[in-house]
Amino acid sequence: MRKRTTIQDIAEKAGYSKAAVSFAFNDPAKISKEAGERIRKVAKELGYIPDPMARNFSRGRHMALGFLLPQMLQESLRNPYTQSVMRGIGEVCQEHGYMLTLIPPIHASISEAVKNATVDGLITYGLTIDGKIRDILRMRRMPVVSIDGESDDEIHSVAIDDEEAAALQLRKVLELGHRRIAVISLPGDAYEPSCIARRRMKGYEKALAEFGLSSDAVIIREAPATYRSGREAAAAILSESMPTCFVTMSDAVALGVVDELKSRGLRAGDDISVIGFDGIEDDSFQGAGLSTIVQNGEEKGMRSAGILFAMIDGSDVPLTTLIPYSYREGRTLKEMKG
Amino acid sequence: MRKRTTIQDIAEKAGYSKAAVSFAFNDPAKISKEAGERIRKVAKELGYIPDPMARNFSRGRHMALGFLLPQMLQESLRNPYTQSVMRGIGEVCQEHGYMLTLIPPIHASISEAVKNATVDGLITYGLTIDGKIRDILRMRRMPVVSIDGESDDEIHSVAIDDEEAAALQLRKVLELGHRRIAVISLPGDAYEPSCIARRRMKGYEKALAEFGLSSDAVIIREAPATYRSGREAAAAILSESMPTCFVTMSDAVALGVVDELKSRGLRAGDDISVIGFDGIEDDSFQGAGLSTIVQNGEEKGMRSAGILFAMIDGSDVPLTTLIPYSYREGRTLKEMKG
DNA sequence: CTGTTAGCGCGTTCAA
DNA sequence: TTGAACGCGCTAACAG
Repeated sequence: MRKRTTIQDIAEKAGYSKAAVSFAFNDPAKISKEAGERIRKVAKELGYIPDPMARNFSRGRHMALGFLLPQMLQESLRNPYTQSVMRGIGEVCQEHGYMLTLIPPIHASISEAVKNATVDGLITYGLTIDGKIRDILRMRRMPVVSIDGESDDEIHSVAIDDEEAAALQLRKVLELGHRRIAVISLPGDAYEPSCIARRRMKGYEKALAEFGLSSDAVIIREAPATYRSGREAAAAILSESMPTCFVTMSDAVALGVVDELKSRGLRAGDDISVIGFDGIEDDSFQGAGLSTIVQNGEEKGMRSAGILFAMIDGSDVPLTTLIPYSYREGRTLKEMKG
Repeated sequence: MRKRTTIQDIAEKAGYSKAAVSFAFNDPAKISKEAGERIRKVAKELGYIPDPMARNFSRGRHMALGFLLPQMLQESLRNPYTQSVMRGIGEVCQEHGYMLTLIPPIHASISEAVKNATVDGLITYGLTIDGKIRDILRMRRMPVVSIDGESDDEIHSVAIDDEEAAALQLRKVLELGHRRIAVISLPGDAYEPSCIARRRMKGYEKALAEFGLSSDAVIIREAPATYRSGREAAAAILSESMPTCFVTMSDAVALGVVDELKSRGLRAGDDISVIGFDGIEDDSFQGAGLSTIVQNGEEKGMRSAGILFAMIDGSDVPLTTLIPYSYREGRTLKEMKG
């Protein structure tokens, strides 16, 4: 079996130099029309396509952005909100003719993955960037944008004002008269956006204070941002007490709560209120009519990618970007009865 | 600002050759323990990490598999079944220490994307590989696995036996006495797995024949594999006739149908039956209790990736791989009433 | 203006 | 343990 056809082969067959062949593909204006045509004709005959890796190597560009996944790929791809973020990133990548590379931990090591990633920039989501990873990023001079990460004086971040958004969320609940409230927070381990949970808890405390309540007034429980753990958390809470409202930090969890209530003959909204967070757009979820705090995942993705391209470009970009959020009224949060 | 630290810098500072430095990282056994330690120490001091692209270039490997997306990334990432396929691919990639690169069309051109993809192999899903793309793949000697593609004497494929699976699906419906049947098929345009639709239609005809019916007995309508178009298709069909059962080619569509029925005060299963196809596992869908034909998307992804790695390895692999499927009983397909 | 030469980018790997 | 070739295309500098 013959080796791949290279630029050299074309140059020889066409009777020109390698440079001429390169120009024929990249900058036809630099050679005569005649030469360009002859070279492209020969290239077509011999089935020559410039090797993309060699090309990228000499240009010093990868033509790909990386999306760094803290968890196993299988887990990350189950979260609808993560998916919306990915769509946003993907959209901007497409505009720039870039690919989007998903980077899972290599041998369970994120830093190993970051060492080997062949991308021009990285976007991380809900990931604590520790010192080791930081060092690697610095050594590789790799631009990074962190979505929903801790505020930081070195790493660019895109997020909403989680504290204020959470305060708004709880305020809606308190305004409707709810006082027996169960909060389902996010887990605090290193692979989850623990900081988010903390920022939001501060917002809850703020809202509680406004109503003259202390944080002891609410039951708090942690659960990963999935439908299943939402159900489990609701079941656990209901076995011990009977709140009038569930406040969750993700729609996936809220949907789990709604279904858990349903399985017990309780209607979300009418019997017990539920409020979510994220504003998942997926059509099939709309049936639930979830009341929630909306943050646009696609926009987060798009802004992050935009910032990354600017950084790759060498532009200066503000360190922190805040995205708007809002309350979306649904059918699962209603005035407390009796 | 200094340039990136290179292998050369380390070699000089450590007083060894580039080769020695390379060995220190990749094959420490080839040099003395002493040399290895010294070199690694210097490397750490200077903050040296072998450049992954240069490394891949000289090794002739990309350490990434590509997932070729026929549609805009935003669309592809909305389909739950596509997501499950991606998860399967991702899992195998992780085992091999590979990244997974999503490849959208460049400037709306798939062939352009295939030309430039920096990956060791490609997986396509529901994509017709035309002659132009074929040529590029051949020129680049790029291994490919097509999921749900047409059977082909050149391109490896992974799929279920769609004809038989569809026959099974319709048989279930016919056995329960349904005779006024509406089929919602998949669109036949080039970006969709048109061939699937055709293969399955053959299966339907087969099942109909077994019951002494001709294909005129069913209403047929095409709709893309999304929740929204499922609703629309159901609405359109119901405005003209009143079938006793909807047979769909995807669960997303079936869920749309179920909700459209609900919005008209009809209960799926009790009033009108609905059967899906795919067997989406997403927890939040389970509430629907959809009767459906299950095909394991993750397994499709895993098998495809496995085959691709074997091909990259130079192994011989059978051209066609069939995955099992089965009927899953739910609450939306019931015996036809009086 | 057209086309060529030569060197670069950075690690890997074989022969010595 | 190392020198030197290699992979492949790009591009600055230069000659006709």
